[in-house]
Amino acid sequence: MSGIHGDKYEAILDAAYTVFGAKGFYESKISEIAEDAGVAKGTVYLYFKSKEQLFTAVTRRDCEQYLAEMQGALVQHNLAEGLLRMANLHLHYYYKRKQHTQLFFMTPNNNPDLIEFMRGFIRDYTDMVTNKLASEGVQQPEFHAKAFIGMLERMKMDILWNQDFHECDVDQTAEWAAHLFMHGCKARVQ
Amino acid sequence: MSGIHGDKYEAILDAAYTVFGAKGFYESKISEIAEDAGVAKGTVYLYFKSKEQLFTAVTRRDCEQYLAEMQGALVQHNLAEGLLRMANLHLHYYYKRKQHTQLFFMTPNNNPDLIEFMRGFIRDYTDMVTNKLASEGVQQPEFHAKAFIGMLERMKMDILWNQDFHECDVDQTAEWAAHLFMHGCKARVQ
Amino acid sequence: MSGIHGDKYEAILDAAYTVFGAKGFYESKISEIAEDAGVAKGTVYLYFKSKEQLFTAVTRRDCEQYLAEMQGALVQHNLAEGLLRMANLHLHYYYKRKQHTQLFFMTPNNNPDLIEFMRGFIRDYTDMVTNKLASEGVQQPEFHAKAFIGMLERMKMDILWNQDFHECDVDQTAEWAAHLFMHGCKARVQ
Amino acid sequence: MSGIHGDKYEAILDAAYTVFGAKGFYESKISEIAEDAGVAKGTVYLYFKSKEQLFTAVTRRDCEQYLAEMQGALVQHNLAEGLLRMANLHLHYYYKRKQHTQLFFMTPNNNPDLIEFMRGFIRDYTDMVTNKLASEGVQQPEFHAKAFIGMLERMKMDILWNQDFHECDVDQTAEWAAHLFMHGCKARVQ
DNA sequence: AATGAATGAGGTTTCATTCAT
DNA sequence: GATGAATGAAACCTCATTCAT
Repeated sequence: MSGIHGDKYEAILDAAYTVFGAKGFYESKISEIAEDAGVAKGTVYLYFKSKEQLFTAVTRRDCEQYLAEMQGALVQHNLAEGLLRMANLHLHYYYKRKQHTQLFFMTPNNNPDLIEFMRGFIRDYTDMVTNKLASEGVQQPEFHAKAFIGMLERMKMDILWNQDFHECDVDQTAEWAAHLFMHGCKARVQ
Repeated sequence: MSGIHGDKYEAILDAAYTVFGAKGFYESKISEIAEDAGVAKGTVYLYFKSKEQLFTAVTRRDCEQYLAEMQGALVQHNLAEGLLRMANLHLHYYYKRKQHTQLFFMTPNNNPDLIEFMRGFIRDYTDMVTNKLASEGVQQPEFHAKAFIGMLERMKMDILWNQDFHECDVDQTAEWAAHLFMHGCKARVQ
Repeated sequence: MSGIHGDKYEAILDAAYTVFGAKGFYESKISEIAEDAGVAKGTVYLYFKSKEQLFTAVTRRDCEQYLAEMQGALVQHNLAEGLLRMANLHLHYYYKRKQHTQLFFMTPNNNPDLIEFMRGFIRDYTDMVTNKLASEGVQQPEFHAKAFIGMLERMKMDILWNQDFHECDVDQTAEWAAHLFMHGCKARVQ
Repeated sequence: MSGIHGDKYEAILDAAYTVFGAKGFYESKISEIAEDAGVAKGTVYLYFKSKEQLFTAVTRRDCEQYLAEMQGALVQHNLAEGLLRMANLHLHYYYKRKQHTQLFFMTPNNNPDLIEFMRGFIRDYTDMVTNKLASEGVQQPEFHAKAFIGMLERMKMDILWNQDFHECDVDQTAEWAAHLFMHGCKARVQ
């Protein structure tokens, strides 16, 4: 036993992360997840009530881990430094998850639990950035938080889709994003 | 016959737009689309080879219409004005499509045609903005184009999700977005 | 008008002969037959009440033509000569119809009309041979007629299936079959 | 578990044999086979990948059983005795299968696996008889094997179609067939 | 007579979930 | 706890046939 849930719980969650991440919710089969986890199909249902609940659990684990890492990036730095660290973390996080694209796109709809959780995650993330911006005196901090996260999300797409987006490009992109957010594009016009 | 395809073609496309937009690809049933269009199930297959092809056709129509409208927003204006118009168009477009959220999220995966089309659309949109920025002397125009579109996409989310996001808020948001992109957030710090 | 039915009737029958012959009843589509005949789908139903009736008509035409040709082979010849002519006709007939294999195998079942017709055809063919044998003094003429036809049917299979069965082989086979039927296999044993 | 496959496997195969045999491939429904086997529809697909594969499995089992029985009929007998035993076995085999006529006629086409298997079966059967004839000094043994089998196949038709063909008639027919094959029809002419 | 758009019944197949062992 | 055989609902899609033009 490695935790309160037991090894199988983790194995199933890991397998679900892999399979859902590769194929999305609807094209993933419980049988494949079970096989990948090295357990029987029925065992999945001992730990998770349904396919949807399993998906939600996978998402939850990923998002919580993300927020925990992000938390550290923002404290005890000035605005410029904080934004740069945040951008780097955001982009590198998804760079490492290139194989799990579908986790962020092909989610089950009609599932109130998941929808609520995802909105909660987005709200929490936004709040975290909003608070940082507010504490640094930025006006309309919530709008600015959303705008910065939006920029980074679009950069994330490039990372997930372009095979030739390498780790060094990630650093460069993060730097540009933070700079643009701080000074606007006019700064670069002659 | 109102066009080259006939009334039924349009009726099915409209119904598919409604149903796919409300439930996403996987949770939508051809039978429901057919009923909504006022035709028999088999009729859908006279006009579209498969459920996936129908979804692609719906997406294509929406995206092409979008690009056509966007085209007009960018020409013959200076940078500030062009960005503001673009932001307004982007956000108002999706404000009008609040009921069709799922069209943008729950798409079928494993469908090469659709994936290719969507990437083409995103590329075309990005190019359109990139060219505008380049012609106005902005450095790294592609990066800046993506960043601006990313900001707007995040604002779009708020519009789609928040019931209390009203049309007047859209204008305000567009203005802020364009301003932030031009001058950065520092401009608002004391 | 080339006959009492008109050109389209013949065109449909010819197309049906081709398509049914190539794919069998169940895998053939009325739409394909119509296209092959150069008429609209609905036109097929002006001349034939149903797909099954069309198949029956195709079969009937082919069988009647066959019996008519066979009739001539048996009259005014002695037994040996008559059997040889018959064997030749039987095998060459199907040699010419190599492309229409499925007409003889993939027939619709559950169709009383067709079943009755086919049995009638087999009975007529058998009677024709039986009468010849009886008139030449062969005992148990019906059994012998069936046996000879059976031999030839098996040879027909080889013709339909083997790509390297050439026209000259047909003659040889017919000769052997007639000889075997007349004298038995012992005649060839040392 | 009564065998390597389990009871359900056999039950489904038996039910498929019954239903396919009565109605042919195309007119048989998986749901009917499942009901006949006393299992749910989905269970059929646990054991057989598709309807076609199930049909092939049924055919294979029947043919293999047939060849095994036939093997015994031909060994350790002189030619006359061997042919008589073979004719009896051939005809009695199908006499017992009167209810499964459609298994031999209404097979799925366009199925390479099945076509290959059937040709293999016919080849194996022919070879078996050919070898026997060759070992007894009959010239052109392959031709003669095919001819004899052809005769018997035609007799099989009578058995399958005529309700008033009784078991005693089968013996008589086998005897006549073997005699005809050995001595020809001339032996019966005055 | 000829057309072909429209219909809709119906069958194969999948797969999440259950439960007896 | 663990298994995996069994279930059966549900949906896509086909295609013979009809009928208004």
